[in-house]
Amino acid sequence: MKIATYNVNGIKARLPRLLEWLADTQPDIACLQEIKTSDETFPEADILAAGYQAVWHGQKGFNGVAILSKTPLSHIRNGLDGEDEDDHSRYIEADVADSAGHLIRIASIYLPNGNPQPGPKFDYKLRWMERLRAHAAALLALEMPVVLAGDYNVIPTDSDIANPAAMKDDALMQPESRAVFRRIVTQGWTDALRTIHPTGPLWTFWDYQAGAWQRDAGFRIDHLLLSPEAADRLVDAGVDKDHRAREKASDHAATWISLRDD
DNA sequence: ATGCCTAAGCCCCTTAGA
Repeated sequence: MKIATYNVNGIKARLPRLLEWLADTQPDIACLQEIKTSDETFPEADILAAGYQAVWHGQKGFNGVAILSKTPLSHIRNGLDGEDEDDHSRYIEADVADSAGHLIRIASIYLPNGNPQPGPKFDYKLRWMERLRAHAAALLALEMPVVLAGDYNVIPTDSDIANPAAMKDDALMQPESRAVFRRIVTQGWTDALRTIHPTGPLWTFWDYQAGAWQRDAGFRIDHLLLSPEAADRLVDAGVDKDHRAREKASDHAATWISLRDD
């Protein structure tokens, strides 16, 4: 089965492009971020017409996450524990059944950007990452296939960006951000994209500005982390770059994995 | 040192993004 993550940068502005991508690439599950819509205005009818069920956790104007699936979804939770006053919609989790009827746990994650740093937005990013780390540990203890997919807003290493010097002060590649990401991964998660493509350029985001796409000046911030039970079934992974080149594209490309049937 | 683009709401400017 194919599981993708796609920061759409506005589901209303991106709807034709999103529907085209779903039809072209046929993911079984699609985790979306930055849907930038309230719960009431989520375009459920269009998603259903495209053959997908959905659960979503929206917010007016910015943030917002969703999970689409060709088969029924069982909604588990919105949000992470640990900060009651946090009203950003950045986390949703659901179960889906694979072809053998076994459950797979899926999370769609929109981790805070954290710029500018230092400052309160960066502090919020690090706190949010700690909350994710705590929840990820609990998910590992389930000993089931789990896929934590989304826009992590973390460039894990200097090999994950075309021009590290240009971004050296950016929240996406600070040592503190990288350290928490690494602490999450070393709990026992597998970074699916780097497992299939260990070296070389592997970008999932190209800025709209300064001709970044044309210069291929991108970086890798969209990640799929797999529990051991999911990693055992990993057969392929990639980035849907061609859709990034089209008119009215998101600044992110969809990033996907393929899992063997259980 | 700054803006470079884009989306959305506060809607013709501002906020947020990365």
